[in-house]
Amino acid sequence: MNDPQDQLQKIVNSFRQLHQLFYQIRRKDLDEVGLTSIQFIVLKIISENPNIGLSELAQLSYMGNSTTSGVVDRLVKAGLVVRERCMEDRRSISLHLTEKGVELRNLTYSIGLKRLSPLLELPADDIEQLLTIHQKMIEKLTQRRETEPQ
Amino acid sequence: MNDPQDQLQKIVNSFRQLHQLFYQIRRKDLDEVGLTSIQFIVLKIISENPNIGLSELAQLSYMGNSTTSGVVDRLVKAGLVVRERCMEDRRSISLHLTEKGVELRNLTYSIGLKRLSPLLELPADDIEQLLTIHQKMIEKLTQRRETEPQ
DNA sequence: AAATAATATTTCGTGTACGAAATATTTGAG
DNA sequence: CTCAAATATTTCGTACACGAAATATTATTT
Repeated sequence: MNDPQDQLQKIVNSFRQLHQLFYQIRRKDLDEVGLTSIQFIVLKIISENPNIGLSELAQLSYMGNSTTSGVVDRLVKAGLVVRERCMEDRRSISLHLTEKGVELRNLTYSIGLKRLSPLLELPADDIEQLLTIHQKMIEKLTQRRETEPQ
Repeated sequence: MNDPQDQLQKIVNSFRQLHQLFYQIRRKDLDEVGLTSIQFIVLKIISENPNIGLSELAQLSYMGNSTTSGVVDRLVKAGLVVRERCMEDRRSISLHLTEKGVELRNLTYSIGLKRLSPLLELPADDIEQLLTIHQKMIEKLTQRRETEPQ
């Protein structure tokens, strides 16, 4: 009943449920302006890190490079982001928002997470503990991956 | 600095990072047997709920019906699951594992989450609190969605 | 300086993930 | 009994999400 496998399964399940819930709720907020959740995140990161490169953007958004390349592609097509080749290192690219991108970023800053605000009714202690435990989990999972590769 | 929007963003970010980490780690465990994370989950659910229908499976796996239909499709093509029309209600389907599906389920039961086991080094209290807080979050987010639709 | 390795990004193929529309069947209203 | 509403599933189009391979450029080796 209470074997380790079950415990892990519970944790995974809990994360999966919340992740899906977040995704669906955020989608509703952002559908009105024609953005996806990830596009919202990427817009935010680029706005806070002008002239960021693709690999760094991928790291900050926890996506692989190929995924990130596609997301940027759609943002460029939508006229929200400019992709330029870097002069110093012509392998790299340099990303920044267009006028329209800045506008949309400012517009969505306040409404992008509106429907998640019920979470703020939780005791501040709970939220703090949550973030702390998450951090511990990340450490446990990433330490092993560096010392015991493959 | 500490405005509500930032607090929410931190939470979302934390979940996103862990979800991506889980996904990547589980992928490595399961790649050896040719399963994806979701296929593993669906196999587990079907094995525990023989003759389950599609909608119910979708609910238990937190996916939409159309996504679930596709996942089942690939499991059927891989010869792990049987999809039959229900005799009582010919609109519904009834899912169960094949011999091969049962074998793979038993095989992956122990190895499917192996690389997540470092999480069990965390204090039992932390894990318990984590699950409790997650549960509170789910309640906060789903209550609103029932009373304030749209 | 030419071949080679390393780095940054894109492209490709497969598999989630969604909502909307299409299909099939059952249930309900008249 | 018939036609419309409801329910269950699939199909379609778009957008993540990954790794592997391809491409382009820079750095290193010899």
